[in-house]
Amino acid sequence: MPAPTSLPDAALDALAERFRLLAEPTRLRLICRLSAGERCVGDLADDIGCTQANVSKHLSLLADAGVLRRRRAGLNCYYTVADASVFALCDAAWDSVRRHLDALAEAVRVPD
Amino acid sequence: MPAPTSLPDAALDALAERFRLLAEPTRLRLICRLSAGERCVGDLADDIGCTQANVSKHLSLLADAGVLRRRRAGLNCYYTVADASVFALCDAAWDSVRRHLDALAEAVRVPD
DNA sequence: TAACTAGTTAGCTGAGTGGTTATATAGTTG
DNA sequence: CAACTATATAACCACTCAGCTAACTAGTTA
Repeated sequence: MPAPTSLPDAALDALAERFRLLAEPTRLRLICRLSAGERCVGDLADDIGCTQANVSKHLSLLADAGVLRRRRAGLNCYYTVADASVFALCDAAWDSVRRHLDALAEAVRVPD
Repeated sequence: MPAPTSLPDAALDALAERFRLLAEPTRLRLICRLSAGERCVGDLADDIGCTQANVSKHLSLLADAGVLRRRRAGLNCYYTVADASVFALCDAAWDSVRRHLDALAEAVRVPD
């Protein structure tokens, strides 16, 4: 049986916090954009159609959590994915979503 | 580059919703308890020290999302993990947490 | 039938947070 | 120096939601 079984409450809190970090469409969108390489805040804001302040806040959150890395260069601030394993995590979650959708479809399927 | 890069916005919303489902300590605690086998609502409530109403709500959420399966037996209602891949997802997230903690420790480490 | 029990659901409240605008902080350029 | 630009931060609003209590539903047992 995998790890979750034996995790103490404090660990579960940390785990939940990790999931919560990724439980925001805007943050996922940012991570997606950054999968192609580093980008600065303003470009990302234009890209996803949010205010610069909002994007800055999300990027800071992700950086503080160790998912992104920040690099200053003059006036600009470039962000990059620091922990590429976040992609694997997203893939796994996406598989879970698809499995659920498949199960729903199967339940509705007309037997021939 | 993994899937997230190419996911459309609607998919990212679904992905975020999936993460949000797991972004609650109480729900994670329930999943942990259920990793040992099926349990009924009242037992789980006693176990984690929440009201039965609250536990019932969380269990329903998880069941609707396809993570748990519900089985009625008389007055009792037993829940089981329906999609065991949730454990792999938790493991992956837990690794991510540990990587971050290691990085923090490394940043503070005194070079000898 | 009535009394009891397990679960669900409804309604409420307070805490947390995503998004906004406005302001502050750096860094650049004239 | 002043003017300008890119980020970050502060203050605020609106919304979501975990948890509670109370009421309701359904199954059991007498």
